[in-house]
Amino acid sequence: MSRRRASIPAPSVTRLPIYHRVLRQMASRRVTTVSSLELAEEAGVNAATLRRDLSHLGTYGTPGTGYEVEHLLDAVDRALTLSREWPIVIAGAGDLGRALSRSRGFTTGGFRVAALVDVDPARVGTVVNGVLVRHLDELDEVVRLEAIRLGIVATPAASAADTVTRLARAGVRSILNFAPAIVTPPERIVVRNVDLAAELQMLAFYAARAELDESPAAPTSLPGRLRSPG
Amino acid sequence: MSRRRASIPAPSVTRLPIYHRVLRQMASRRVTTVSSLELAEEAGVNAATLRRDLSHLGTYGTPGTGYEVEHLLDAVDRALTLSREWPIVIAGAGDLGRALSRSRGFTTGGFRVAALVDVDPARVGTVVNGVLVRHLDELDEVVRLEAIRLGIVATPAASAADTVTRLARAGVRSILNFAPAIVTPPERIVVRNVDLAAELQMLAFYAARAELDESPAAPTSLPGRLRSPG
DNA sequence: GCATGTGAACACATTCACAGCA
DNA sequence: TGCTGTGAATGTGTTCACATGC
Repeated sequence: MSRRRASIPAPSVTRLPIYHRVLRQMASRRVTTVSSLELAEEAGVNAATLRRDLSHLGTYGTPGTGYEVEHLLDAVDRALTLSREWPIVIAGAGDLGRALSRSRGFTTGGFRVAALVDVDPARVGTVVNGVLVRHLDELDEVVRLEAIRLGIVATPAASAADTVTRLARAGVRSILNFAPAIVTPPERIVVRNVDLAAELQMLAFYAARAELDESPAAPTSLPGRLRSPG
Repeated sequence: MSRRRASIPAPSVTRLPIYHRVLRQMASRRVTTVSSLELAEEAGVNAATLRRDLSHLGTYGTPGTGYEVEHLLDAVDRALTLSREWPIVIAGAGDLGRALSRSRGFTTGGFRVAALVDVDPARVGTVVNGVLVRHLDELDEVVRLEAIRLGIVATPAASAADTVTRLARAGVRSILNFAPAIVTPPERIVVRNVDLAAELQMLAFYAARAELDESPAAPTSLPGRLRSPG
């Protein structure tokens, strides 16, 4: 059994979590088998795209029948490495950081808020959802101790770049950045930006277009998963 | 002066907010002129891509010189229709909904939280950041009264689909969905999903890859603006 | 017969490279 | 000379369509 070499295309990776969710729901509904057509419909993607995506994980389908839900769910789970524990550090214990800490989004997979850091003395020492807020200076120690590889930046924009640098230096490999700042990540660090202002601006663009323009042209799919009917 | 017909490609639209931000910073630094190379560097994109993106807005550059910052900023502002008022409704006044209400992300452009709705009697009637939380049943009225076209879904996953339908029916055209659910939007409605669980799963994928695989292959850019060094 | 997995065609976005203009 | 704007080339993801195998 050899490690899969061919890297999975990025757009495909962004869809895997969707399939994972749909499959989980199907499994909980005791659905045993599903065709690429059904699965694609539920996930809101083209059936060929779905089959191509799954083919990157290996061969899990049965011609003439479809996919075994449990089996496929396992495969996606393994591809995303969700079976292992994923401790996370959240930098920034403001409104957003605290809201994220309490979020349900972590329950799926082995995600767990293992650490919260901030620089504000008023926040350091407080406890959010059972996690002690530490000072940013303790970052290295905490990350090493807990073997943290995933980080979330929920700081003000001005601190974002520095925070990303510190996280990377501490050993964090992938970062979800909620701060409205353009961050140029260090070598080999993957940063994904979730930018409320940018999202709203895009939505405004399309809303404005919908208003003054009754023509279609609304794109079916957009980078980052914008959805609109075909 | 005719309305621009050619629709701007979706990937280009996702980058406009980035340019907008960089240009704003430059303007505040009293920079008057900028070349595509400098601007592209700051925004983290290829210079040719930047020029192509800007060419969709019209002709704003001067060969041999570059772009006038203020002038270009205006152009991007106009393209994104940020000069007008954009009242927003947030559905769901839980931790996340309240955190978003207080967020700084709205300050850019004419975004303003005009309404907050929820179904929980314990939340309805409370005031968040100066905005009264109303019951979901009042949605139609509020949206019509305030001429709201933008909505944010911050409800539990189970309610997301229904909430999107209601928002659309009330007159909202573009929706930012924070609920971890796959939403198939109604005709002509644009939905953009911000899915914490999905984002973490993707990040886990790349973090795992970085660990067991010292080879490069980390993608330079990913849909939805994942960033990693070239 | 029926659905997978995939070669091949297609559709785009990105990037190069340069003509043209300040 | 320097930089824009854009044809053309490239690279990549999506989709079609079907050979293959259950």
